Amino acid sequence: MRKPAARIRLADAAFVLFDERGYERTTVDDIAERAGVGRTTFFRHYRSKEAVIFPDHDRLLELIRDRLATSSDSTALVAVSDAVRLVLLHYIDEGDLARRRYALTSKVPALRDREIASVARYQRLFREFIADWMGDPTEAASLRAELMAAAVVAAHNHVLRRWLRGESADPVAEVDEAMREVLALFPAPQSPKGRDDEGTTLVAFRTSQDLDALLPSLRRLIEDSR
Amino acid sequence: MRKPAARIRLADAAFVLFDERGYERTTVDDIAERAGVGRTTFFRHYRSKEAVIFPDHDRLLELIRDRLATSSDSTALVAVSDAVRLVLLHYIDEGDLARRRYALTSKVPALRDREIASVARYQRLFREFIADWMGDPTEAASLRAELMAAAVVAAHNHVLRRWLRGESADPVAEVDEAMREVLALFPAPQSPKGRDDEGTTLVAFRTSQDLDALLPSLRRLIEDSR
DNA sequence: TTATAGACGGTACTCAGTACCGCTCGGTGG
DNA sequence: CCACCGAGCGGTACTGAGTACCGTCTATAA
Repeated sequence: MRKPAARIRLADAAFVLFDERGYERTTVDDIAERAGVGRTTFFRHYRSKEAVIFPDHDRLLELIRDRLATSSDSTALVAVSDAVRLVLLHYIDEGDLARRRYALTSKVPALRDREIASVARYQRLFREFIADWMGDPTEAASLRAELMAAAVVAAHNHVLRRWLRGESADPVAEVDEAMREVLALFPAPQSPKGRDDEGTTLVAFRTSQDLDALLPSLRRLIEDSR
Repeated sequence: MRKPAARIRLADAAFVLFDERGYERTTVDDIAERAGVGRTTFFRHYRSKEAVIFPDHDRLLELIRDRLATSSDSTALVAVSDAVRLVLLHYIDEGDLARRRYALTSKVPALRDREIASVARYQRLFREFIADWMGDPTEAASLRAELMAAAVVAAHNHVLRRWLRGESADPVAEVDEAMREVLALFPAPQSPKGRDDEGTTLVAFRTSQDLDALLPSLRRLIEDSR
């Protein structure tokens, strides 16, 4: 092991200084000096001042991509859930670091925007994957892929932020539950081939009536819509 | 009318130069010079180089906020749909300008990120409004508000981008249809008082099986979930 | 020992954004 | 007619992020 120490020292120095003086009032020179390296070295390790806070978004993107890539038609939704869980676990592994980053992104608009932009890249990945999986090139399917990806990412962020705020004891269970809820929102996987315009379509509703009391009108509806 | 000409001339100059040389290769000095004003004047009219592309996101935010504010409990979802339509109409009014902006944001990552950050602010507005409307402070409700807001915004963006790409002849009709689809995803407004945990709950699905073939499993599901 | 590649530090530059100052023009009241 | 005043503008100078380039040091291989 040669000396990847500089990279770590820079990140440490950055977080400490951001805590002490705030983000804007800390210059790259300050960080480099505190880490005991030159300014040039900072930019060798991190593309920008913001990047020192989000070191491995690219790696996370690859993680998602890889997990989604290894899935068949029938396991697509499982892959989505897995990928989401993977991302969550990544943050949990970071532990306190993730929480310090959250404290920063909550206060500094520039960092918040950067975080949001990163999330949008995850969402894009999911959207493309889901659209591809649905195979259906129609406008309706395209919209549904968009909605699904948005919901998946929103659910993840919701649980993640709860954990970051210390409001969740078992975030993995929560995200699994949230994903079930999200996927339940959307019509089932729909048989890949032989789309059935025949058959039976039900709409969702909730009623206090008994099922048997509903059956006649149900049959009438189905009959009418054929 | 005094002379708001400078502001417009600056925007025009910016778009022309961005088209000609690209965004990064155009400096604020270039824009100011072409508009025939000083560099200082540019920053008097626009907070940043990026802002010249997105002049009125703040106004749009106010537009949404206002529309949402003037709604009762029973018209909340209508207000959401209206607000979304308002935003879409704003872009449509811009016409060619919106399309030029789209061309830029498609090419320049920095501008794309900025756009995404703005959209996130809309989404936040919707999320807070929906959560407030639901009134329910439980975690499940909070998640549902998050999902709904994400879906609403995703639907809007989907239709907007279609129109920007020239793929939609009647974007207003499309966004109305998309909003109906989004709102249909989520359980009905739920009766304010006397929630019925009794009764019958159906989930939405589509199948090629006949209704009669499904009835046994349906009854079993209902029985199990009581 | 020499050669080479990689990591580093330093200098100098561009450009976005901020702070400040001083000018001019178009009223307005005396 | 004049003195005043505030708004809009241009210019200068500064900070700080990010880039380009160059010379140096060191470890490892030949």
